[in-house]
Amino acid sequence: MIESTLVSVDVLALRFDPEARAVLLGIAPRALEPFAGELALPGVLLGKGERLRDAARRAVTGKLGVPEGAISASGQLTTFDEPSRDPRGPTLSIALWATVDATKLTDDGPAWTPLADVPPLAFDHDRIVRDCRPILAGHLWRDTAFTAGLLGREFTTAHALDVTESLTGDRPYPANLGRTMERVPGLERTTQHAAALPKGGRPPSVWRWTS
Amino acid sequence: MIESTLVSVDVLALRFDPEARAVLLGIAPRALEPFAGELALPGVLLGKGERLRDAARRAVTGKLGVPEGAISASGQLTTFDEPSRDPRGPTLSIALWATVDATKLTDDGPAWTPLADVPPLAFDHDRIVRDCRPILAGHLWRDTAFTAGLLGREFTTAHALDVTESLTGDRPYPANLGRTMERVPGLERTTQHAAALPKGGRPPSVWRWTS
DNA sequence: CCAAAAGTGTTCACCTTACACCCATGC
DNA sequence: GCATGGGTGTAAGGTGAACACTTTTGG
Repeated sequence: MIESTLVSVDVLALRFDPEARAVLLGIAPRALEPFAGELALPGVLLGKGERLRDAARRAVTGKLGVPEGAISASGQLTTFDEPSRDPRGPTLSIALWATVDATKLTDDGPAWTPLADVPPLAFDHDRIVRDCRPILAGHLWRDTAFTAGLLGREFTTAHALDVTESLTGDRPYPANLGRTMERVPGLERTTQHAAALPKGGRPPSVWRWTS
Repeated sequence: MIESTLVSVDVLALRFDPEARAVLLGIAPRALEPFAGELALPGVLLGKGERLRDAARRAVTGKLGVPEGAISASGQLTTFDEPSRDPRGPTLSIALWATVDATKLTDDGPAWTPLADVPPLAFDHDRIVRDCRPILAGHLWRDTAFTAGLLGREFTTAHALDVTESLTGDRPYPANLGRTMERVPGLERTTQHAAALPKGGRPPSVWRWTS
């Protein structure tokens, strides 16, 4: 019989920080060898019979110290299978995304780094982040769970602009993004307007999911 | 330490049959329990340190009896993680596609069934096929390895029409498909024309990859 | 009033879909 | 000639990007 490969689940834990006006990626220094002390994506070995989502939750709560209830959604990205990606031996890595609700975070949190500017990471995690960014960008506005997980039940056009810029790398015109959002099923522009930014400017519309 | 899950690789082996004018899916009766005798996708357990592509080759050659050299390309689809999908115990299934060059097939081959009309399969393989069909359709014309693997180095507009219909479920207008193909990088319309079909009709253009 | 930032309206380019019509073959 | 089926041309509708101009805020 063939000996089986180990499977790890590595998570791109994302949260939107309205202060920083950017999507942040959760990373944590590794506690153990290899790469002890170096920054890495939160990851765990998949347990027997464990679902990928559950392993992702376990990674995010365990390695990032995020409370269970703060994880708002998760989903699959791709699988990385280079046999040499882990010096301990061949390990498959299944990448998932998970969105974290910032309002439910405890303060002693881990390192959150702008997705657009991630420091060098352990293993092949740089590559994972690089390969997965376009996939994440493709989920925006198309995958409701992902979008709502990042932006929350209610958000402003300004937030949407910041999230889009973080994921795709460039900032759309507010006018065009508004029209894009009007075509997103389950999303509607409310009649409310948020407070303007400290620097002034017209207060943005508030958007809400209809579910 | 956590006991690891088993990983299997299940393959959607595809080939285009110009006679049948359809994309065919390779399936084979299972030799062993569970589901012995029932039809299933070719699949193997992933060996330690084995790459997904290599496991896919192994599944296609071993379970379908397709010669090694007939596999023209392969790639990743998605992962299925229901713990109950295999009665022997929790097994992860990573689905891959592989394209098979029909000209290199030995005749004693396995069952090839039209992708548009697959009989009931063992395990959750019906679901795998159902979930993966749209992903395959999305690869057409966008993923060169996939498209060239299916259609070969040289093919006619008529073949392209048949393949598109098999994958997406409806047949495009020849005119529009021709214009789509002209925009595919690395693909060009030659000045040649193939022989017409037995029933007559205008002979279609021949297309060729420029690489 | 000025700067900042979102919203409205409009235009242009492009892509997709659809179809009428033309052409090349087998019978 | 007739049926078959791909190719050419062309027009309508939708999508996206770009931008001038307006509106609403802070200072």
